[in-house]
Amino acid sequence: MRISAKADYAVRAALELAAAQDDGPIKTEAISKAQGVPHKFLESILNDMRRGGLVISQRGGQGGYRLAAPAESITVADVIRVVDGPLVSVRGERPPELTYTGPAESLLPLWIAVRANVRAILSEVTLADVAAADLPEHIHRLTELPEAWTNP
Amino acid sequence: MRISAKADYAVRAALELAAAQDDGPIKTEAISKAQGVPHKFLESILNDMRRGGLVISQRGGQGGYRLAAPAESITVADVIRVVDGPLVSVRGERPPELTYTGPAESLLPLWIAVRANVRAILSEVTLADVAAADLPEHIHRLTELPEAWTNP
DNA sequence: AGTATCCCTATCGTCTTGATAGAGAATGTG
DNA sequence: CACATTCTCTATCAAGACGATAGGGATACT
Repeated sequence: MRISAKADYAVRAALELAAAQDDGPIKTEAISKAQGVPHKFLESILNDMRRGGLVISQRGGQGGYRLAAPAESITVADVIRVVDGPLVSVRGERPPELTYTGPAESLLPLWIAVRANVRAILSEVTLADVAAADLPEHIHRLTELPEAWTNP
Repeated sequence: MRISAKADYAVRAALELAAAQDDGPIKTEAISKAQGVPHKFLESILNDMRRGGLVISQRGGQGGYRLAAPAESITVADVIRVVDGPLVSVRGERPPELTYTGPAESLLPLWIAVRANVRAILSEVTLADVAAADLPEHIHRLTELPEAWTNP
């Protein structure tokens, strides 16, 4: 299960915008430096977010980007979907599009369960939550078990 | 969050082997036909699983592959890790290897929570569970909400 | 007018997925 | 023993996605 560089960069850029919500537009270059993301790559990501209606752009001096809605109303899942398509995909398809036969028949409900558990995190957390370092309680609890931080 | 074709195919092949655990070795060709997986691609996947100690191969007539351990003791996560590396990765790295700064600092605990929730499914379900279409109760419950089956 | 910034297109290298081919090693059967 | 079968390994090829870089065009502020 891989989260793409594009998704990671997009969320980080969105968080920078969330943190500066009331300070006017932020330049690509400023986000790129703050988060260590390749400048031109970030530019195309912000463009995707603009086309997806997540951010608003402003050209010219004092231009840049700002969120199109309050950070409290945008979830991390919203950002990932705009730049990467479906939140969870198997072989490039969404789980409901898959068909399995024989002993693999119950693989479909398994992927559905995985997706439900991923949604339970990413669709419940907003940009404001992350930017304020204040995750919802039931999610914060998942990070408190030491084994959550270790690789198997 | 993408599950690769390789991982999907590997689990399906492992399920075919689980279902025929006591019938002697199964040929690549038989699995390929039963699951509709490209023959030569499957060959390299089974090879990865052999090198990972998950299956045992047998050459010659009446040869093929069989599981190296009881299906009850192999989880879906075991299979995915052998063919694809870490269960969850961000930009190709495991979450604990990542460092975030500024308003993105709480992104790390968020990815950790996602990984914990994915593990809670894939490390808890064995090949025997899926092959018998009998998922553990707490996982089966996730698939019973109708909204788990719909795309947003 | 001039400068800053977004916007668009093109290009490049790598990885993934998938197909195909061929030679070598091991095993069971006649 | 000879042979057919099947895994094993290597190699190549091609389309597509992913990650990243470069240059020039359009727009808006000063």
